[in-house]
Amino acid sequence: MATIYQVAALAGVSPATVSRVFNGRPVSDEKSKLVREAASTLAFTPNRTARSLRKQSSEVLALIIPDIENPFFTAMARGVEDRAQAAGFSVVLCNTDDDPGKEATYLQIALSENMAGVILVPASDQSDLSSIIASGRPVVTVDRTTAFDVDHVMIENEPAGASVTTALFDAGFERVACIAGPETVVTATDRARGWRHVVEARGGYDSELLLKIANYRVDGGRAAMAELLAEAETPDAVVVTNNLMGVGALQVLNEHGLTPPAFGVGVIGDLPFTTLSPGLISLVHLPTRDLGTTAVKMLVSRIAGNREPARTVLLPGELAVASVHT
Amino acid sequence: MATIYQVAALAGVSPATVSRVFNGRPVSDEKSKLVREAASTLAFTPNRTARSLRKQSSEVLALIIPDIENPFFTAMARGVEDRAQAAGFSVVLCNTDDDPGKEATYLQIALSENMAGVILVPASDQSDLSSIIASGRPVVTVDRTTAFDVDHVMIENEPAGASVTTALFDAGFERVACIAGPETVVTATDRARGWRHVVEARGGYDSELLLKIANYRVDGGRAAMAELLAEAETPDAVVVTNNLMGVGALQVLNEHGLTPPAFGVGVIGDLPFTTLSPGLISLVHLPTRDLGTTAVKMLVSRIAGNREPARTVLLPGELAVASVHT
DNA sequence: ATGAAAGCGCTAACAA
DNA sequence: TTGTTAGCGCTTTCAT
Repeated sequence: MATIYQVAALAGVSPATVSRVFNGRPVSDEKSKLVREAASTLAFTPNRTARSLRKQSSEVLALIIPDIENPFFTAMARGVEDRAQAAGFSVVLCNTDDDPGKEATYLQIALSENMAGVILVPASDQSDLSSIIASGRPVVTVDRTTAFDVDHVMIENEPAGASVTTALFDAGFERVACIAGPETVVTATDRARGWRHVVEARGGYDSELLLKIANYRVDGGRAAMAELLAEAETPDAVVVTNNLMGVGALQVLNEHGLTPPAFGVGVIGDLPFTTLSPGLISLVHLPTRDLGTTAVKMLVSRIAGNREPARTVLLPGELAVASVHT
Repeated sequence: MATIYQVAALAGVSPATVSRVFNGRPVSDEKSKLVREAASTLAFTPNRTARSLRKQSSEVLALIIPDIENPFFTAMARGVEDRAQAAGFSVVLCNTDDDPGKEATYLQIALSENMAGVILVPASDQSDLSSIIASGRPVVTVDRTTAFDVDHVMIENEPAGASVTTALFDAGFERVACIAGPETVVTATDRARGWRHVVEARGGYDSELLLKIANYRVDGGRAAMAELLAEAETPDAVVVTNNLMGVGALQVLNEHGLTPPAFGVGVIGDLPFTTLSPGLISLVHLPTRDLGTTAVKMLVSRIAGNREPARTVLLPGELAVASVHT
């Protein structure tokens, strides 16, 4: 790899001038041309490590997510990637497995690599952001919140839970159950609250009897659905609060011969790779990609120096009665 | 962020000693203890940017893949992530969209960030690795090959295509079609070749009539399956050469009321989020995660100085007659 | 507009 | 074993 000095020597200018050319600072057309030619014959590219050491900041963003195999997060990552690239940043993808220890490690790495900023889906509401905040590096949390006062972009979870529940009652179902996520994740509890409010208004049964807490993964959805079907008074419909548990619930229903609309199913989140026979279910489409692009937008504004108080952006889900081919 | 000098001052030693402590080089127990205490009170973490500039190499690997939303690649990424982390490396995830231009950009960034090595799923067999090879940075290609002589880890694609085709004939199907991927991707053509050989041996029909080329995505699978069903002499079974096209094909079959085993379906690749009614299809399970871990293993050995000639590792697929709940 | 020179934080010769 | 020092490649004052 050629250095700025070699380019400078070949072009007959100083290293500072070469630097200026590559940073868009004023340089005479004549010298600028010389530098460009020299750079091109030497196949010069600025060394980002050196630049980042000198500037105390790199053109890299950390994206820290719980599960890279969950389509929800990959769609989000896709949004982050696209927008970041457009803004001139690369993205380091870090997988925490919902493990606070791994999360802490990655936050530490983000700091010691001088990364420009962090986009974080917190492993839990207990995630510790104190050191990254103390360092002054901008952080945006996505999809979940913590106790820390940072920018975040969220989905309107309670309305999502309420609207899909309402849709099921409107379709004639009478005992709408709910499979909710872990209690340490606000996203999960908010969606369940939306369901509960509607049940209390329209259900005429004790909502607690038809609420199951599961782990946000396919197996959690399977287990919870199986439990619901084993209840003394079974439900005739279910609201599932995330995509993966939705897959698990649909699998179990299919195994019992209960395909929608024989049994009502409402899922909050998209099911990108399903192969269901065309049956209708209620689905809340979540603007996952927008979650990512919005986060980058906010983060980049902070990197550029924005010092406003922490902002919250709420993105609405979109109710769709749909066949599962989405 | 504290520096090595501040730690040295507090501990009453030289910066070099601090560096030695953090790099496991011999230091007396006494000074070592002083340094550790000082480091801990200052919350010191070595600045990776500076280290990487000095060492001309960082503890970061580039993982360049065509589509972060494809479960095949995310499972692979998961393997890469896990193993890399265990070996002390972080992973930068780069999405190319099968675009050679984006791919070239990311390869360039990997170089100018002094990344320790690159794991690449080439966008096509025309991908240009010359500059990265010239730089001496190790590269491992995964799942696909290029014209360049580098380490690669592949799946045994032709046997995978052959075994799933054989399974369908053995199950009594007589006209087994194939939905293959783009001709610029060896993986796709190899799998199709496996299918063709078996058809020529056992089919008694012109294989070319039942071969469709598609784009490796869900919509490609849908389009190809629809074409096949519109043929004058329709097939009674199909081999689909990747997971996403498999999803598309199954969707179209379901829409036509042709669920397996009424129509034979063999898919090469796993279908992680399907919700099919329990029907039997033939599936070649691919060791996706192993693809990733193996690639890291090879790359790390190169980073450590291994100078053997380029190696090829072949991982076998595993035929499974399975319900789609995998 | 341009050049000289310092320094970002670290590691690795070299000396002691 | 330990300290001194140079320098990785770049950006950025400060002069000119």
